[in-house]
Amino acid sequence: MIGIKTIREQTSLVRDALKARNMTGPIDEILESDLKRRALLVEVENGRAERKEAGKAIGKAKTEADRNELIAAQRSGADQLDELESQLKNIDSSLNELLLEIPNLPHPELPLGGEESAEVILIGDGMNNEELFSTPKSLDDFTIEPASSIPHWDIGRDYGYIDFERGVKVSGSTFYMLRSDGARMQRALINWMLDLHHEHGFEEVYPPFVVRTESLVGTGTLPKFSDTLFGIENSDLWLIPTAEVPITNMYRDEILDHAQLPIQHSAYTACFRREQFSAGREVRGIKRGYQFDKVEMVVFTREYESWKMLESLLQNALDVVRKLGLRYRVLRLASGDIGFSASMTYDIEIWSPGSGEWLEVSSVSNFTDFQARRAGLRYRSEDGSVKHLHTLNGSGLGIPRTFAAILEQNVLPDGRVRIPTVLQSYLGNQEYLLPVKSV
RNA sequence: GGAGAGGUGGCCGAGUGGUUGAAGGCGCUCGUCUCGAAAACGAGUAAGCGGCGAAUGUCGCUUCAUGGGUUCGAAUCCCAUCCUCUCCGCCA
Repeated sequence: MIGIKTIREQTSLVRDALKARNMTGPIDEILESDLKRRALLVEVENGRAERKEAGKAIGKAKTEADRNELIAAQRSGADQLDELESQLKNIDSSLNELLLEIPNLPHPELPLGGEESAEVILIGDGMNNEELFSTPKSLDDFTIEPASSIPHWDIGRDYGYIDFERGVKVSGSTFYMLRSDGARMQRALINWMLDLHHEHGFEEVYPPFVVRTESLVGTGTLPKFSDTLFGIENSDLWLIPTAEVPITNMYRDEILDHAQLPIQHSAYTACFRREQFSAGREVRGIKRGYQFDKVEMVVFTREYESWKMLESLLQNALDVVRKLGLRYRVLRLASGDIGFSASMTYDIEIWSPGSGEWLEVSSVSNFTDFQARRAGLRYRSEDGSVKHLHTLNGSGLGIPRTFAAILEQNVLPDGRVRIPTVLQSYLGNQEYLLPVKSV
């Protein structure tokens, strides 16, 4: 959340931020509640101070008669205080609910607008032919190429790497099963990515795939986006939509020391999202599903180094794409398109020649202190003061779309798929994924 | 799943209704001592919110797992929830 002090003291900044997101928020209501709350708080505090004094006097009373007299005198004050305290509690919780609805402030340098206003800042093809645009290009500057290869869902089905029908039979629409070299390839991708991040200095974590409500509030997913989550009946537990949730909450309510920072974690998890997508083109193949695998990076930093970390996190994610030899581009999202908790986001998209579209495989964001406020992530700074951390995360990468692009880019006419060099040692030094026809 | 014990400051740990934000110890910081260090000694050492102030500040309130309740007053009594530990049962 953003601090009440920011809303109180820099109201116009907050209003502008909402406008940039093309949203409205209950700012007036918040300011009004805040004013009321503080007035009430002063009354309550005075009442409590009186009660405290009276309590001391009662404790010291010499005779039973004195004591009873003092208690009688205190009784009416206690009733009044009760009433004020319950009013305060109500206003506190409603103010808190309102604050949880306010998104993070987008970075002022973001392009204004929605999805269509994203800027293309980089485009490349594997380790070669990378082009960095010193002046970002608009999406309109590029024409979408038509599909130029067999789509991965056909490759997967025809050569036995992906069994869609059996996945649907067992678990329903959008679920699939990977088989043989398809399943082995996914495992290789996960292992290789984790190893690469390890080389980049990330500490690997294996978190729970199920979290409590408070953890989802911490990252900003709840209370607003409950309809995109899978909740577990008869419990306070939810399936995680991303490893970001358990990892970001690791240090909840702790005060870290500045010398520990930055902390960089990587993790593999399955991710579960109940997204509302229309059947057909959108969900064709393994581009979108209720369950997908992802390797995620999460970073905790001091506030003065988070923007620098955003760039290095982007480079780490790009390293994965480059080493796999994929064609990719990097977008800087516009103010109206970044996520609720983010202040700035880069998307890495890879080219899917089979479906003729760019697929997002990584979203790299700086959340500034927004999640840290919600989750109580703090550190003791060099000068001894306690400050909120900044959190960042980025996928490194989403597995199914990466796999899909590899299938489409590397498939041979006989159904074999050339394995990117970096992955071969993870697959027993095989050079090709080998089709299975007996399905 | 059954039986029991327990959750107090960065850590250990006292405290069973009234000057307890909380004894004592450890750790940490500063000082004395020392050529320096150790030891010893002395002092300090929570966070959140709010009032006042231009400000170093200062005053107040809250917090003893969490949420309710009893009471003039709760770390202390009652209820619920969460978590930890021990024993038994079950189990990949």
